[in-house]
Amino acid sequence: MIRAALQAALEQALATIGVPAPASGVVVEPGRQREHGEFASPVAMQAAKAAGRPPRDVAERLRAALLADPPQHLVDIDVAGPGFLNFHLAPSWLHEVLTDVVEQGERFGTGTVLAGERINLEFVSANPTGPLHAGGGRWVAVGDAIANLLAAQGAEVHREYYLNDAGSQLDKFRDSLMARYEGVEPPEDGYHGAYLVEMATQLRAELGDAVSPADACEWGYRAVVRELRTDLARIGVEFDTWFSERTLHERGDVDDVLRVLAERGFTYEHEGATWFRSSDFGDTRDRVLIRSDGTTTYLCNDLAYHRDKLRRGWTHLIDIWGADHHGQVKSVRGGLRAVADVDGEPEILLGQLVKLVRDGVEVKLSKRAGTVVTLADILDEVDPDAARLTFLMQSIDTPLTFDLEVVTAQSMDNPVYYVQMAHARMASIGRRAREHGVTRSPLADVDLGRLDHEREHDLLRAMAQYPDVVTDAALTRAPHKITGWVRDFASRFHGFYHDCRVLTDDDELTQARLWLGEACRIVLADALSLLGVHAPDEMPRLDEA
RNA sequence: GCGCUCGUAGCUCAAUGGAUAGAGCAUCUGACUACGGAUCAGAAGGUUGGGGGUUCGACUCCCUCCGAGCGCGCCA
Repeated sequence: MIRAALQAALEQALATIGVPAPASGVVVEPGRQREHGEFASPVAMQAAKAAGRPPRDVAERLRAALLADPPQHLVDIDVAGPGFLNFHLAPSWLHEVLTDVVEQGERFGTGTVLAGERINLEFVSANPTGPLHAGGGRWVAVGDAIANLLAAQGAEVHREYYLNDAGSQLDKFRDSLMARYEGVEPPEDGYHGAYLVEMATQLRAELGDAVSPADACEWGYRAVVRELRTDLARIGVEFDTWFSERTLHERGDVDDVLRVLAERGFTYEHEGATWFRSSDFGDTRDRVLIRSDGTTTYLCNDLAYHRDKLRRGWTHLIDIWGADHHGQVKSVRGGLRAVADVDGEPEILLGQLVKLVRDGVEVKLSKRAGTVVTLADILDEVDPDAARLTFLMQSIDTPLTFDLEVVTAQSMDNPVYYVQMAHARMASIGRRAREHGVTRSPLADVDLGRLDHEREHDLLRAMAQYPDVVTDAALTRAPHKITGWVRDFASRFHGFYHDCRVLTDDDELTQARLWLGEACRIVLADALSLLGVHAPDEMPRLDEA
């Protein structure tokens, strides 16, 4: 790509003038203002100190060296401001972008920076004690999109769901289900959601009037997991592995982790419990591994779980957690370092929580309270694409307000329709062309020089940036950057569509624009697929509603 | 009190350490006998919470103060 070519040429030019490249690397970035050229580099300012010369002087010498043997498409270089190098390119560089897109198709947005990595991505992992709540939908959408991004950079990615099918929460679930079964209120600290009432009725219908608590628990747990899978399928997410916590206990993995930690001197006894020296690993305090009643804590089991992921051959672990669990980061990472000798694992992404608003008031999302809004409730009201894009609109560092009025009742304002409409238009142009008996000539025969409208150049520039955006989004685990690109690209396309008619009497121009539209469609469809959002060829007509 | 994450336009949010901090919504003003108007163009809107520091250059990195959310259990 042209940016890499300019980068290489700059490195060569630095060598030619005998100035060392800055340690941080040679930066070439798209020009922000049009007068700054197509690309710009601040390298002369960075290298000025080492060169012992003023930045503008270094810049001038670089300019001369570059223009002596200019890379393809480069027509001129400005030295501007404190010492920026601004690269001016011939429009031919944009034609090459179009050709690349058409030739590479969906490979256009892919890269290889994560090639060879085997990444295990764990997300959602909500307790199997009830349906997924609406806020959990954020991690469904974010996790799946991050998985897509990592895979687009060449990583082997495994989507994993950790099922806490053992422990105290399941006991509470059992007791709450049995209470409903017997027609009484669940315990104070149990689950009070209405779904357990329905579930108890179903339980009686299927297993009769004399079900044991253990059987009820198993039956209920399986029903909940079935429902989780159904909800996830509705929003289009499938996990490669549903990992059962029970296997860790049954295989003795939990005991083994305790044995290793004790051997290495990371545990001690205190007040009848066994503690992990978490504070040796930067934690604010030590943590309990075995309670005085002999049961193991969530942390203890989680260490066995993460070690198991490593043993299964994943070279990099990523967990997505709600920010309310941030207090556990140090103990899990420290514990894994202690027991498995790996540093920096797992990479834990903390996401701010979702605030759900209905009728202008915040709805508290708690499975234990009665007032739970589930992901299924959301999907009853809004289509999965709208839900997904809403969840992928913002950085996970920001609390997200999911306003049901905005996403459902006023759904026409949802950006997903704006974006999908752009794709539908791209497809519709192709349909209209076929109806008129116009077919695209081979790209090699088309004069792309006819694409000289500023709208057309804007589209091609955005396409040129797309691979870099994908790489950046993958490395920073930030799918919202794709959403941002998609919205910007859709906007540019609507502008183009408004100002430039594709099907005209001018055959050459029509051909060039048909190919431009097709390239846009290819890239937009690819970006939407990274987000898990459909790219429809047509939309329901609003005016017929 | 301690810890983590944040603080950007009226609102919701963007911005690999780069030049004049950008979008959407809301407000105001324009453009349709259309390759789909779920569209487009324009205006207005800012001391990036305050103050120091590092740097040629800071919304971005460091320190400090103020404010917000979350966590600080032998729950998960």
